[in-house]
Amino acid sequence: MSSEVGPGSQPPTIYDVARAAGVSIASVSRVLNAQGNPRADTKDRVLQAVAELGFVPDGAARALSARLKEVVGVVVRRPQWHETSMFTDEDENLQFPDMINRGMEIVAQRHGFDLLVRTVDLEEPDAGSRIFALARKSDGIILHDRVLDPDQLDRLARQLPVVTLAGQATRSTANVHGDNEGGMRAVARHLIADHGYRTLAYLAGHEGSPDSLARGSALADEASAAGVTLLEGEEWRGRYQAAGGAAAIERLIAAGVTLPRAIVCANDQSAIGVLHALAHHGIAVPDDVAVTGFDDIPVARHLRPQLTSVRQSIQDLGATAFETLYSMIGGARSAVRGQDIALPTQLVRRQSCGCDPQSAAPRKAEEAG
Amino acid sequence: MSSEVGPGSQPPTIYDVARAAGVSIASVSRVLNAQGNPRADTKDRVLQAVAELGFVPDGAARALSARLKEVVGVVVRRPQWHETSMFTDEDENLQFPDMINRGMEIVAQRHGFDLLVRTVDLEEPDAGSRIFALARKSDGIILHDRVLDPDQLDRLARQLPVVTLAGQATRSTANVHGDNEGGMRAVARHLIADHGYRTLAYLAGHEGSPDSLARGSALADEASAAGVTLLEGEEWRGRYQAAGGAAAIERLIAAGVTLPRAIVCANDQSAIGVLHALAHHGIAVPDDVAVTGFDDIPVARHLRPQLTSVRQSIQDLGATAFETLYSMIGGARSAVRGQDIALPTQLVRRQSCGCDPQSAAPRKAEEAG
DNA sequence: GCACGTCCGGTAAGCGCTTACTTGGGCTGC
DNA sequence: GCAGCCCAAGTAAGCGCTTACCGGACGTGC
Repeated sequence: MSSEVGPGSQPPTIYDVARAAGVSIASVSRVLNAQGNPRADTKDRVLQAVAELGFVPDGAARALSARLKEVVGVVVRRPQWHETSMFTDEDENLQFPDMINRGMEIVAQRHGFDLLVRTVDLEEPDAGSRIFALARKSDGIILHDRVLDPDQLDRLARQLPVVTLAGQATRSTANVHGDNEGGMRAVARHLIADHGYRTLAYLAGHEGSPDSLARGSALADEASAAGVTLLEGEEWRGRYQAAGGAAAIERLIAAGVTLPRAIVCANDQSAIGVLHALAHHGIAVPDDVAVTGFDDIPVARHLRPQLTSVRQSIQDLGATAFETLYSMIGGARSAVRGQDIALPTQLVRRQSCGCDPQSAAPRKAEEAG
Repeated sequence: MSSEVGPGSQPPTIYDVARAAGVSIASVSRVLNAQGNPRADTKDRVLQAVAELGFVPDGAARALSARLKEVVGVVVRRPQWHETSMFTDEDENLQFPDMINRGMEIVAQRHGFDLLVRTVDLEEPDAGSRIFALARKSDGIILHDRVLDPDQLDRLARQLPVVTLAGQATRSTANVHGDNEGGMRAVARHLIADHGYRTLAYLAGHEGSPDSLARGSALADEASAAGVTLLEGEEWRGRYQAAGGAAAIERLIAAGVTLPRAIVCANDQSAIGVLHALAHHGIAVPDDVAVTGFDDIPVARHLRPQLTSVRQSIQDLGATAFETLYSMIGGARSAVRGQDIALPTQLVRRQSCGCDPQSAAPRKAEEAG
């Protein structure tokens, strides 16, 4: 059977091209990489042979020889499964990291790089070694939201460039994050000054998350500056997830706690959970309790009421992380190493804070009802 | 400065390990890959050296030598930007492919593989060549929803194993998709037999999408079998996107078309757009017009009303695609090549079809109002 | 005690590229 | 007209692994 189907014909190598063009493999390589000054006719013959054979250089060989894989590893933290709930199988938090990755990918593409994406379960014992394995397939690593302890991070950074997202810069790594403080202060001022709310609560994210901490302390600052009551603490923790947010509210209500006038959530996902739990108990948002999120993920505007949130250009986060890593790979390491890069954020007023659906104008609390 | 920071210390090679353990590089390789029967003490010394140096083999070198990269390329179609609308920046369709990828990744991980994910814009001129470049960095390729024309697909499949999602199997490629026909027949029967609706419309997906076609014809079959009116055609096309679904409804209303009793959407994303457009015109769902989706993406249950849809185990789609590709890479190519694999689907009754919010029990149309 | 079989582990040949070094043909300049 | 240059193109080394092959140490059977 000559009409062979499927991978039986190995892809052509540079030797095949050289033979077809009647030149040496070095010439082929030079033409393809625009090195030296190949004579016009040499160049033509090579290019024609390449086109005829459909030659594309093998990535592994190229990587080994050129010491550049044109691949960056991306490590995303996989949320652990929680108690069975209506959110169980929804892959919480999926959207946010994925949009960041999208941003990276768009920029990476411009530099001819690809992304090797791996999710790790923090509970899993050898998460660290799996990240190191990824590293050996890549030219650099981008770590989402704290997936490695400081020791291992340092060991990793000693071997190749590392950029973290929503972490903190170290001597050997750069970090990229949204302007948490600015965004949260805007939320706080809006709720306090524009709407006149006097009791707030902060529904925190993961324990120890730098983002959650920064957002929380900015809110606390504004609240105390305005003499407003702020509820927070272990019982106010949503872990960035809808199920977590809903569970927290359920527990609080079950405990008979009087809810504050506004609940400020560490991110949109947990705000979604809060909205559900409140709706479940017949508590009106924003009339009884206002709710705000953070991140402005796409679904935020599809909720009822539409969620007031803080927009970070999520894709920019990814794009900036990649660009930073790229410059480190390029060699200008010391220039950006240790840098902490904050990207601007912007308050997006919708309905859940109490603003008017149409004009998004604030309504003072006392005007309502 | 001895306290060197950052990538200055190259990662250790197998030579370093061999030297430290006092053996040859071949022995190191054998221990690491469990080849031959190394003597216990040889093995111990190697393993200790590996641990001390933190050695992990370089991916490129391993790939070149072993002819296995342990990487599979995944190509996702990037939605083109549409007219400015409230959906413009929301990265339509992002969730669905991403969940499929997640399914792949979980299985890939068990085999030590990683995913190299690349999105392509179909408009872009060299989409094909970019996919071929990806191919040379991978051991096999998984193509989402028709990103390559048949000629190129064939050429690609000649070089390495290829699996498509929601496409169609060819002599040289396998295909994985949800059971569109079964799912859609269930929707149709539910709307017609349980709810008693007599006029339906089918809001199609991309032109030529095998999924959209299969769903449409299953619906048409059931409709004609029941003697029910089915509206479809160019003006009923949502292109799988919220913006597309909303725009279609807007155009139909503007044209003064009388809406059917139920709109069956080719996927959930476009159903979201339809819900928005209907709400915008004060048309009640499901009381005036019922709406159904397909895919059962996570947000489907967060909508008001909650969206009735057809669940496919999205992650299974990805997992199955990977397993299929993996067996092709393994060598048992001819076994699965050309196979078309359909995964089960299941109707999920929620509110948007007219079922009762609590019990999800169908209410006959005449009972409403 | 010698021939042979077994089994570890070392040596070296690639895998398919990039690139430093070398060769040689055609110019220039005196 | 010949030495000296310049530059295109070929030769070969090497990237860090895997593995075929081979050599040597030991054990067995007669």
